[in-house]
Amino acid sequence: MKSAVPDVRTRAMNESDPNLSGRFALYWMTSFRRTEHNFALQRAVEWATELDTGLLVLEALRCDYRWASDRFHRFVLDGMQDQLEALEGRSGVTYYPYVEERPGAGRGLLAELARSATVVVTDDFPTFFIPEMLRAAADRIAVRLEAVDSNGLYPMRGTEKVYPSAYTFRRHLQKALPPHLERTPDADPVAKLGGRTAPEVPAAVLRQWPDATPRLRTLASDLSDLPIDHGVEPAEIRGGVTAARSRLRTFLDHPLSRYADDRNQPDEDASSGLSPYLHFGHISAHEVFAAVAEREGWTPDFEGRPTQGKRTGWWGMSVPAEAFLDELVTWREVGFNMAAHRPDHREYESLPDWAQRTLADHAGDPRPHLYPLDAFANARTHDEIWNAAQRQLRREGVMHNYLRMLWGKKILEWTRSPREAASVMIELNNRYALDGRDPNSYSGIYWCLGRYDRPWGPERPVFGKIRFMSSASTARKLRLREYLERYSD
DNA sequence: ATCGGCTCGCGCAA
DNA sequence: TGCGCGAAGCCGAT
Repeated sequence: MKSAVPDVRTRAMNESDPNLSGRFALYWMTSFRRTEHNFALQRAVEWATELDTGLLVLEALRCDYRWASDRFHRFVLDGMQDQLEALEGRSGVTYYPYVEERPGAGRGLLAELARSATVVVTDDFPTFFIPEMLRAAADRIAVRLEAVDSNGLYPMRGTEKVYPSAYTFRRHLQKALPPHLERTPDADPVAKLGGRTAPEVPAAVLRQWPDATPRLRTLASDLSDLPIDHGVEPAEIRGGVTAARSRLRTFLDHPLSRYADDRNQPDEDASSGLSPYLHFGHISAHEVFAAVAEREGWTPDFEGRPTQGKRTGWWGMSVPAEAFLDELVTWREVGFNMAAHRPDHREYESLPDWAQRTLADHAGDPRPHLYPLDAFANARTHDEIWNAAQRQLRREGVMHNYLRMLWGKKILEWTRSPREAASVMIELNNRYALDGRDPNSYSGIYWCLGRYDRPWGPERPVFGKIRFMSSASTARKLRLREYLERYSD
């Protein structure tokens, strides 16, 4: 099929052909939870028009995935409400939200729906339970199953190489990204279904797996009936595409101009706050990029720009805009590059050799402060900066980006082994952070243990040559007073 | 306030 | 084969 979605973003997950007698193309939305700027949805629309059917959009929310809690459910449900409103009354498309009530209740839904489908298109996301779920689905589905990468500006499988540093990845992007900037997803892919009839969800399917539409609002405010972790409460920040866009506008209007100077200052509100939305797919990197470019009055022109991996000067935008794009593109997408190519990206053994070597050299060093997981979780350490950062994470589902590094460095220092440090970081990050369970969770966590970094001297206890950070120098360097006050016990 | 040193691996120029 | 350079490090010298 002729497609506007780049081939490098599309993977056939099985050998099957489309079922020409299917009644609809099925888009199984799992990671890019939005109806706009979404290559996967766009691809599903292409199949619908190609095979002359409508499109069914299934957005499912399981209750038995690891770390399922009121916090993440609420965020996803906010998004479902937005999807419902965005697709209501659009021709050719039916939105079918499903919220699983008991573990395993959703089993069989996809396969059953696929029996009536021409093809199934889904989201290609390289970590958490998604890759395993995709493989399992491929075995159970008799029609063509495609996974489409709409994660970032550069396709996560755009190169076979795995980049060991942001610097080398940036240098690669400076050569390889420009053509991809011209291949953006349609802003409103569903528009191409104009004039078509919206498909009906088969009645037998609805009997077993009821449409959650009538319950979405109730669920968003009361999750007590679901078997998920009610101890991790909903965050104050709302999920969904509408909230994501509103945060983007706020960021462009104010903090962006201070981004380069102040993003590391906990007392300033200079960070984008977009990572939860990017994680759940409530906003696309393409849309964020386009908004920044528009604000900067920027059009692509890379003639004569340096391509040596330098952090500034390549885009030809303002200093703060370039600093932000280095986070949004280089740092965000280097994590997708790693996760897409290395199934072991969550494991300690994926650290670079020099890091594992130096940490092993210091395995026997004395560790004067040791805390178990729940002391960390409850912010009961001797260090008030660390405790404040952890309280912010627990309460708000986000942590200030600079303190997030210090937070991890101290967990390394205060656990029995670097392996235990990694597992504590993974547990806390994925349990509490809205942007957890993401390729960049592992980039950030393992950065604290040397990934994407280089050795630093002098060699220190426990850390060895891993870059050391201390609360004392953080307190000296940063404006923190209000932050410590706000997140005091 | 600013600077060099600490230390390793990469990719590119030569 | 050599060289430059790198997420935000720290520390001590100037």
